[in-house]
Amino acid sequence: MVSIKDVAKKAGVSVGVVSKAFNNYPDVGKETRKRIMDIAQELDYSPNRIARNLSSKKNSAISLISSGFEENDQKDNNSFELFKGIYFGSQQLNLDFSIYFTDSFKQQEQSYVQFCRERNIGGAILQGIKLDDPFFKEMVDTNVPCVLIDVVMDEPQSCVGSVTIQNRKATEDLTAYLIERGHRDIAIMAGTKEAYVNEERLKGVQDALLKHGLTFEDKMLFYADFDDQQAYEKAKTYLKTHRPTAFVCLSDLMAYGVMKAAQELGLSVPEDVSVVGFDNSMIAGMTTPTITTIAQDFFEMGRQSALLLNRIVNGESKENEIYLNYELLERESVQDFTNSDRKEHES
Amino acid sequence: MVSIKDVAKKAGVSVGVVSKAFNNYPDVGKETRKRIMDIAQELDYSPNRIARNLSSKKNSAISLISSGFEENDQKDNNSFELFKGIYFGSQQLNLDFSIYFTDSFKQQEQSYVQFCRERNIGGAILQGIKLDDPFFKEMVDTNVPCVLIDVVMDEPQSCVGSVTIQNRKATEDLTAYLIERGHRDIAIMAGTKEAYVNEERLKGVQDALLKHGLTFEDKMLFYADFDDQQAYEKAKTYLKTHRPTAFVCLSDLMAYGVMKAAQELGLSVPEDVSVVGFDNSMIAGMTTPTITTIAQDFFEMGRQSALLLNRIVNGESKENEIYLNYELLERESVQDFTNSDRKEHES
DNA sequence: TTCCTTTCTTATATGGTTAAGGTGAGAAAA
DNA sequence: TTTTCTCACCTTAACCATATAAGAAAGGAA
Repeated sequence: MVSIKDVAKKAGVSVGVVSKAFNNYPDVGKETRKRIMDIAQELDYSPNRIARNLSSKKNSAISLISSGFEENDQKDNNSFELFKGIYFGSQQLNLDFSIYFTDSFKQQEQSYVQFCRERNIGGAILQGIKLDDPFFKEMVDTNVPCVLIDVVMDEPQSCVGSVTIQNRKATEDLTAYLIERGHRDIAIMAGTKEAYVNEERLKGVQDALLKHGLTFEDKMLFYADFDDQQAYEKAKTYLKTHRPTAFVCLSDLMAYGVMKAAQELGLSVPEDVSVVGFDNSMIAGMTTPTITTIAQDFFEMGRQSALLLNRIVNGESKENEIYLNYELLERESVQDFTNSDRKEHES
Repeated sequence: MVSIKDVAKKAGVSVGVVSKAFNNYPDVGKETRKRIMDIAQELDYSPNRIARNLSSKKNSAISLISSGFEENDQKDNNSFELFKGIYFGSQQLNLDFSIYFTDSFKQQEQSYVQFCRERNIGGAILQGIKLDDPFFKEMVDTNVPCVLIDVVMDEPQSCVGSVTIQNRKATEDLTAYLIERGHRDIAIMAGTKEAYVNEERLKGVQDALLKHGLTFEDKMLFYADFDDQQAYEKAKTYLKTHRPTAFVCLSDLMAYGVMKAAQELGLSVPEDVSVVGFDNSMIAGMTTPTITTIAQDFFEMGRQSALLLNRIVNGESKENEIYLNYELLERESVQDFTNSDRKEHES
């Protein structure tokens, strides 16, 4: 492997000069600099970032620590969009981007600080951590800068940022959308209890129900781990004995599961039962019928988190919490019981 | 940041002993070792892998270099399964796993060796490289061990491995499956010309056509870049003036696009036109109708590639090319014109 | 002669590994 | 009993690929 030494030797200078040449130090002769650069090109040399980071104690990388990605909620391509966004943001900042994986179990064996130090991670974007994960608890005590995707801390921390949407408000809108269209008997298909977004989204549904004078009943709430199969099974069981007019699903994948259950029982969506999802995953536009959902921009979420992390690391961040916009995407999976009234109203 | 020095100081020994303790050297006293480990635990210390790799000149990581992942063919979750598999394999080997991204453009700016040296990559799994990518050309000359996903070299290289399925044979089976069911007028929706799998899969379709005495005509071949939208558009245009009985699509996503085009034109799938896909992406089981396709195990592909890379790096590899099994998954998107005959035959 | 620039070298640092050398205690040999 | 050997255990120093502060040499200007 060609190293800085080889370049130095060939250029007839010490390694220090080569290093300086690459770091734009002023005390390198113009001709020497050119010679060094030419030789570097010739030898196909470029400085080793790893050694560079080690030596300079700076860090020129955006790291994503993705937790629990082997679980079901990753069946969609949302994470991929997020990756892309972070990649794009890193490019903008001229930083390297790498992804590391962990899971709830591994987190018990190795602490967050250890994980970061082993890999020279000066700051990280964290995705997929649950509220009861060790990393989440440790984060506050350590001062490794980080940005949380879709999790917001109770108390703001100087070195912890968040990028998310107003999940609570979004499901409130979504539920209100159903209520405004005449739905009164609404079942809820929730995800994983330990997920922050699940908590928030659930609160939002309750907010809407209460605001419209409806009651929230536990027997209409199901947890399906953000998994289509589980949602399918729970919905099927429930639909055999009950007939809600709508299902609020806290992810599109679960919405798909619910629709499948309904359709297999001979129910039409949305005529017999309406279904709404969340995320605007790719599948939401591919099912029959297509799913009305909350669209969030995962790419932008990734990009923003890269930029925010960079600001936090450099101590430039003013606002550590970024809320992105979302949009209620009307598609085909909701029945409007007030259809005629509305049409009259519109005309 | 706590380093080996802090542990050494607190334990009252030199850094060398601490290092040796962590690397299971025999010349460390039993009591000293215990003391060091206790202190390490207390200080939340674990060795920095980066510095370790730098110093020992070994490498304890499996790296995935993913190219062109911002393009359309990543809309599905196949890559995710692959990631999971590599992660799993790395865990088995007790190695770290990280992903790096690049694209065709970036590859022109920085050579493969440079990319690897900058990141201390001793060996990499390469995904998504095209036949005309710079990295692909450079790989042969350099001796950085690597494993290619879904690409096989013309001439075997000692430090280049491959993990894939028999793509050519698979599409031959798939096409034969259609022909056996009475299809004669078969259109082909291909992906990206520069992709190795596209080449192979296309050859397989031709193989089947020729073997069954059918001719391969260019006007029935379309390239849609593995993208559903492009496939949709090209299929729609074609279907307005032609009526093939079947479409062989070289990916499920494109199959979805073709089905959508057909359905919008009032054609039923599979009654009016049959469609087959490739990959068994998640969506293939979610569409209406579900898509008959070639199922491949991306998780296993990832796992195997991690194991193979490890063998190549350690010089233990006997066979550098691994072909995984695939399966023709019969679902709902194909019409059997010989249905009645077959039924009689079966009974 | 002194001082200042410019341009280089040297030395030390990063966080570790590892070969080679040193120390002291107990055992074997003289 | 003294000397030598052995062995367990530790330290030292060089190394990985780089950064950077501090020092030094050469040349020109004041």
